[in-house]
Amino acid sequence: MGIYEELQARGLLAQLTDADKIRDLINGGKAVFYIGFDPTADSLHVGHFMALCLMKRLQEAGNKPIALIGGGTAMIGDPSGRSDMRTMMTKETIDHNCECFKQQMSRFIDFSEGRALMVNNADWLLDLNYIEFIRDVGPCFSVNNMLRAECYRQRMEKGLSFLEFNYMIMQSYDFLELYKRYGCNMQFGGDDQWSNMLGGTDLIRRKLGKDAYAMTITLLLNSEGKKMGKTQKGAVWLDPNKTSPYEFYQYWRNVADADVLKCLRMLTFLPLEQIDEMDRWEGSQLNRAKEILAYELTSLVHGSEEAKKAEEAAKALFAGGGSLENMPSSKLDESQFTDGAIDILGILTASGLAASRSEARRAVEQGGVSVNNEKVTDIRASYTREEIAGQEFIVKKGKKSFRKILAE
RNA sequence: GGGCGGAUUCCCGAGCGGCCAAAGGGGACAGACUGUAAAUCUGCUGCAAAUUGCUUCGGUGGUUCGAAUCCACCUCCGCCCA
Repeated sequence: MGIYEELQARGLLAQLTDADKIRDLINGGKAVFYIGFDPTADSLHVGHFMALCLMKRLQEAGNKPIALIGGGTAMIGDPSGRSDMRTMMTKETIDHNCECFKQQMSRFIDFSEGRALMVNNADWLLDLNYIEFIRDVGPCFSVNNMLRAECYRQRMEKGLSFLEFNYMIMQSYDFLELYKRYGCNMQFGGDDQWSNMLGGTDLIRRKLGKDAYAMTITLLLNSEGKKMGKTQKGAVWLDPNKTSPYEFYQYWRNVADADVLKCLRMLTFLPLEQIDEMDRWEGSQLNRAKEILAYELTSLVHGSEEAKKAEEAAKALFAGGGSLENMPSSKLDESQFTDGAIDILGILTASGLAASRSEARRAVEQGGVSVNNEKVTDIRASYTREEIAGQEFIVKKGKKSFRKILAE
């Protein structure tokens, strides 16, 4: 089974410009492919993770990946899948984000000895001369066609600025540039990138008369049709400082039944036979599959050490037993105590379990808060520093949020 | 450039001088039931020293005892005309 067949079996392939050609290229290890990442935040998130996995799989099959960081395109802002205009980012923010991306990517992809490349499109986009550029590539784009593209059509009612309208042209130009510089013959990306990618293959054909290919991977949607990797707090980040390994683990431990197998196939590197085996599991047995999913992904992103810790903490909290050592904790400092004591609302807000005292108050009033497994019923309950420091002090809000409280 | 319409709390969306911290729905959070799942039911959803006080309805000024509601200017968006 070639890599192409494997990707197919994992349900990763969405749209391809030329299936046969692409199969030959990637199975033969002859593809030089790129995936673009726009630095819109200072950390990669789960959506990027899929793309990185794809890169890794293809690299292992002998193909050469180019990670393109969109330091230039981020100045424009991709309207795809957006119902409103993105806020404009400053050059400084973008540069900072680029740096963060670089570091995170090196964890997944082997960039040594030219086995993979990392480039930034700011290098060629930022210094373009408008008139020259527009005379060069402008004739190759039909506005009529562009307006037919799904990503723009969605915006026809809500409004689309000329700035954003240019995004597709920039991305297409990237592909052309990479083709010329590195012989890049293929582009991969999320399914929402399809029209932007076609713009690129088209441009290469018109400008150079050469063939290039594009392929999109399935967007990871949950059974309700929403993008996965988002929580009410925002994206699930790969940066441990933005989403702790424990939270990351919990995110996957909590996926819906209907989504476990899909996630295992699409995101993990477990052999397909093993996943097919799990496919036969039912009911509460699926909990085992979720544990495996959570462990595997945490291990990929944060290392096996952190994955084990997260798993142990989860077991200690939910199943009883196990070590409490690794559970998420918060430290209270001097200033948070008044006369050597702190009330329960203060603990909840200081530890981040509640966003405000009002919210904390509600949680207590509704019977959702407990300390060391004893329900707190009085919103005025208060604890001294000695009480907190002298024992394991575990605060629980709701069913799934725990925090170990430490005091200086 | 001209005309018309619009901007409300996390989102959608009512409100059109006091009875408004602002209907309804969605989402989130908490409770019951469960398998750390889904579905269902209940509560709850600006902040706080909490039967009270404070800050909110695109922005800035104004009218008024009193403004999300009226007026002026500005910003952004949609539609129509050029």
